[in-house]
Amino acid sequence: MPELPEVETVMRGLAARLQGRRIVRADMRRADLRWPVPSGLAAALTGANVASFARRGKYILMRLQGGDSLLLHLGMSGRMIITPPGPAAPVLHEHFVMQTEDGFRIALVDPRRFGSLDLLPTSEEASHPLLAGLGPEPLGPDFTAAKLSAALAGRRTPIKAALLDQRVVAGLGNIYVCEALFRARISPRRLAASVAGARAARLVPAIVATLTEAIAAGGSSLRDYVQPSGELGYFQHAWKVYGRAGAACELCPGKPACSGISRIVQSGRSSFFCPRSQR
DNA sequence: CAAGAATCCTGTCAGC
DNA sequence: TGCTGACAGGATTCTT
Repeated sequence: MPELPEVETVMRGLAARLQGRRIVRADMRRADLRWPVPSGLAAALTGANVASFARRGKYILMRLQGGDSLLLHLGMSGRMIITPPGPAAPVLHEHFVMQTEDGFRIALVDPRRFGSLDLLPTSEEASHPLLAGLGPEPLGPDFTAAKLSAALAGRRTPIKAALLDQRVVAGLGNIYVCEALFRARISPRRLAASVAGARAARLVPAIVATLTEAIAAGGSSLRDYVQPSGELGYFQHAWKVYGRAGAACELCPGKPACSGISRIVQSGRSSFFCPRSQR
């Protein structure tokens, strides 16, 4: 579920609740997530003071005073739930729980257990195996048309698959790739290597705008990033193509030649696009 | 080497 | 109502 905008919103919500506070207890309920969670992780967090948060692609980093970082990935079905002090009803698939000194519970709920947790020295974040190979941050200064073209050069795979490759650019998932390609009027089937020049020059700002607007929607639709349910970072968004097969295409109003939004499958995943306006 | 398929796991939903 | 199969926003590992 969570792509860069959702992860960013979750991170901000966690920061609002945890930054500058002390974790008085931490419990690993299930350590068999995507990879086995290190056995000492909960003990290392217990009593720790939270210094700051950062995000890299779809990964969240929680930096502790004392020099360690918690690395968190939500996978497909991971959510963070914040509940205020008081009795808490049991929640299914609650694999990791932290409690702050002011009595709030912060829990990782992940039915499919594709998420991951790890603990590492803050000084070694950049060389961590899960982070070292990531491409540029799409909202950072290194994400330019020239650099994207260079990363795509020679790639004989569809642009859709290339943009899902976290080594090309970090943080995009199936939804935002579909939305950004629509915005840039580029077919998901187009050969990645052919996305250069004017197309790359359209694609970069299309990705930036798509992600920026989604983050803004998340922050504005949730009060302090927390829904009434306590859930962080998930928000309704008006997708233009994702999940809208058969719907009218906004780029071709009144054009009889436009048959609307199509759904195709590429490398086992759904792609939604307008075959008329996306080339 | 690169590209696509298979894989981990559970929940949900459409169709019968 | 209950069963079955397809599918889900991720990312690694295996095959070709």
